[in-house]
This record gives sequence, C-alpha cells and structure tokens, in this order.
Amino acid sequence: MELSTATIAYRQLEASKQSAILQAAEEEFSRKGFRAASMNSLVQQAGISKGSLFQYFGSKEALFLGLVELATGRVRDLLRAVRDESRQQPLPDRLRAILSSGIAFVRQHPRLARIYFQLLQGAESPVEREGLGRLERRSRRFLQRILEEAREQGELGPHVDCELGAFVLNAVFERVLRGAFMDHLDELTVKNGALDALVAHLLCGLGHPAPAHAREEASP
Amino acid sequence: MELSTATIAYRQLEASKQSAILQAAEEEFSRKGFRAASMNSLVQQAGISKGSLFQYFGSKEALFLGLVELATGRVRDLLRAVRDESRQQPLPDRLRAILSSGIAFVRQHPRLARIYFQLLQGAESPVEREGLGRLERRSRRFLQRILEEAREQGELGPHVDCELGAFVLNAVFERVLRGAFMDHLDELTVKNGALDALVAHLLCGLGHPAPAHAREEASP
DNA sequence: TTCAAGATTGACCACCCGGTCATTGACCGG
DNA sequence: CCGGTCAATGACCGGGTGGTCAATCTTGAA
Repeated sequence: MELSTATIAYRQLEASKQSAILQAAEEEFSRKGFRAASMNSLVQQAGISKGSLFQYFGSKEALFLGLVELATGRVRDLLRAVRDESRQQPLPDRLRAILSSGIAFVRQHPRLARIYFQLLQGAESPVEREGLGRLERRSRRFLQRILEEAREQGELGPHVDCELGAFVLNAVFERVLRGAFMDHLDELTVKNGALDALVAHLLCGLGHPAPAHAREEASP
Repeated sequence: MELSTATIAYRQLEASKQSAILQAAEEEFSRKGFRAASMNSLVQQAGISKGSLFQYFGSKEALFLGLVELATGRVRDLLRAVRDESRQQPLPDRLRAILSSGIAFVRQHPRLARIYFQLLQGAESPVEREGLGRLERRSRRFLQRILEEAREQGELGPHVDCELGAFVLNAVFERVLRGAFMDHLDELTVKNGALDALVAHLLCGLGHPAPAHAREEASP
C-alpha cells in the first residue's frame, strides 16, 4: 500500500516505524476526530519527534487523508473478496455474507471504522466530503451489481428497481454496521438469527402485496 | 420552551436577546461542529459580549446541550403532529407523510438538522452519546407503533415483525433525510414519484417470495 | 440629584494548537 | 581521526481557545 499523500521520506522509512506512525494516527484520529486530534499527542504515541512527523507527512490533513486512503483500500479489498467468494450462492446468502463480513471487519478494525463513521457526517472539509461521497457511491454500485446479478439469475422479478434497492440496502447495512461498532443499541445485530430475519425482511419488505407488476417468478 | 441547561440570568432575558443567542449558536455549531465552534465568533454574531454569554450559559457544553434540547423538542412535536394528522390514512400514505414532513423540517431548519447529523456520529462526549441514543430509540418506537397500528388494521400480515420493520424504516428514513439535507447525492429524494417508489419498495422489499408464513392477507 | 445594585463589558489568563528551523549527533568514505 | 552529510530533534512561533473578573455603565428608588 503506497500512501499518495506521504512524502518520499516516509516511503523510505523502515516498515516498523511506518506502522507505528499509522497506528498512532489511527488511535488519535479515531478517538478525537480530525479537528480535535493533536499532533503533539500523536507524535508522543508514535515515539517520534514532531519535526520528523512533518517530514513524513507535510500536514495534519495529509496524514489524515493517507489514513482514509488506507482504510478505504482495505474495505474495497474486503468487498471484492466477498463478492467473488459468494458468486455462486443464492441472493439471501450473499447478502448475509456481505453483512456479516462487514460486521467482522468493523469489529476487527474498530478504530478505522470509527474514522469512517466520523467522516460519514463530519463534513469538516470539502475534501473529506468528496472522498466520502465517492465511497458511498461505490458501495451502492457494488450492491446494485449484486442485485442485478440476482435479477439475471431469476432470483428477483424482472421489474425490480435495483438502484433503489441498493440505496435501501446501503442505508440499512450502514446502520447495522454502526450499531455493531458502537457499544450501544446493537441488540439486533449480535445474533445470527437476527441477521437472517433482517435479510428476509429486506427481501420481502413488510409483506405488503406487490403492486401489480413484478410478480411472476417462483422458486422451489 | 425552557432550556434546562441555561442559568436563571438567561431565563430573565428579553425574548429577542434569547433568540439572538440561540440563532448565533445554531449558526456557529452547525457550521463548525461542537469542538471547532468558537465562543468568540459566537458572541460576535449574537451581538453580545463574551462575559454576558457565560452568565447565561455556564459553559460551551451547556449552550450546546440547550440547543440540542430545543431541536429534539421540535422534532418530537413535529412527529406527534404528523402521527395524529395521518391517523386515519392507510399505511403507505402515513409513511409518505412522515417522510415528506421530515424532509420539509430538514429543509426548513438546515442548521438544526446539521447539528443532529453531526451528533449522530460525533460521539464527542458520553452525554451526547446518551442523548442521541435516547432520541434514536424514541424514533424507532414511534415508527414501531405506526406499524403495529397498521397491523391491527389488517394492512400488514399478523406475523410481521414490527420491531425489525421499524429498525429498517428508521435506517432508511435517516439516510433519506441526510440526503435531503446535504447538498450532494440526494437525487432520490427530490421528486415525489421517487418517494412513492421508495415507500412501495419498503413495503414490498425486493419482491422476493415471502418465507412460508406471513402471507394470507389480500387486498383488491 | 444621588448613589447603591445589578447588568454588561472586553482585556486578560493560562493553555494548546499546527507548523518551522537552527542545532545535534550518528554514520561513513577517506 | 577527520570532515561532510543528512535524518532526527524539540524549543519556539504566531495565533486561537474557553473562561474570568475588575471596571464600567444602566437603572430606578429615595
């Protein structure tokens, strides 16, 4: 992983120091958010001097963006892996797989997740906004493609609006992940049975009769 | 509206000065977030001196919490009004009414909305976290009650999980409102037709066949 | 008209911020 | 052992912070 916002000096650093810096940045930014994070605390945690840090990343913003770059890269890799692994599975299983691997990621990288969720509304700078918007669009396109594949397989009716479906799925998944990562209010996401029920609900909605069209497929 | 975090001095102030302070606070906090908001800029906008402000609210936090208190009060009033007004309408209409009045609120009070969304993940202090959690739980219970009423009316199958449904609705509504309030990415929420499609989608899900039970109601 | 009581003010405080740069000292070819 | 190189350092800078308080102004009863 090459961080585009780092200087050459950083890239020539030994790996252990690089990771020490990134780890400290993760910790500091996730705990306090971008604005409140302190470069002074950060260098103390990283065990280097302030002067050095500014040799590696030209500014606070550059360091933060590097971190975001790293996090989004990992998420992208994860999503691709899940997509490929579950390619042959029926839609409900795929959705469950995506969701539970998302939960696993959030549990495994709580600090990166916190940064992401912070970013989600932080809106502190236009740069952040834009990056976030791009990320959301990508996530939605990803889900949309999953739905379209299911539609081609005949698992969904031919008239289902996959774009709208992806919007809804994205909103709900995002909320579930936020619940999984925050300490409070995530009763719904813990148990596997709950996950099944959620996926079923997303597939069938509130069980309201379908509106005329979009209802001829049948599955065993 | 009595703000519990204000001092007696504030409560004895003439209404115009009170509202000037609240307006300036709204502006400042919404534009910069809690931590980055500056009390210096704030008093300048409000047209009073810093000393006075600290006589009215003992600290930055007290002022902020007062603002949140005010905003959540307004939201509560709005939701109650919509609930009562739409009591006799069928479920799809009720959902659409809730959603579109939410959108109207967000458009009318963009600064309060921004503070809310900021709070949604800000998580800066435990106090904020707790207040936010309470608000979300209330919103979900509100939606749950709407769904249960619809179930009693026979508009939903008797086995529909209203708690889960409320969770999903809440997540999607929240996302739609965020889209409506942010400048970017809200293509889906602008047109009324899009709202209809969204509600239909939430009612019917992805049109997947229902899982065995929960499927005997029929409507003309 | 006087003057005490309370409201209002803004200069001031200690502190912390992101960022800089002269100094330091470890390393190395000769 | 030297002198040169260059990464690492942390004292320092201008500026902004939330919060305080002695001084000033306003008010209204005597």
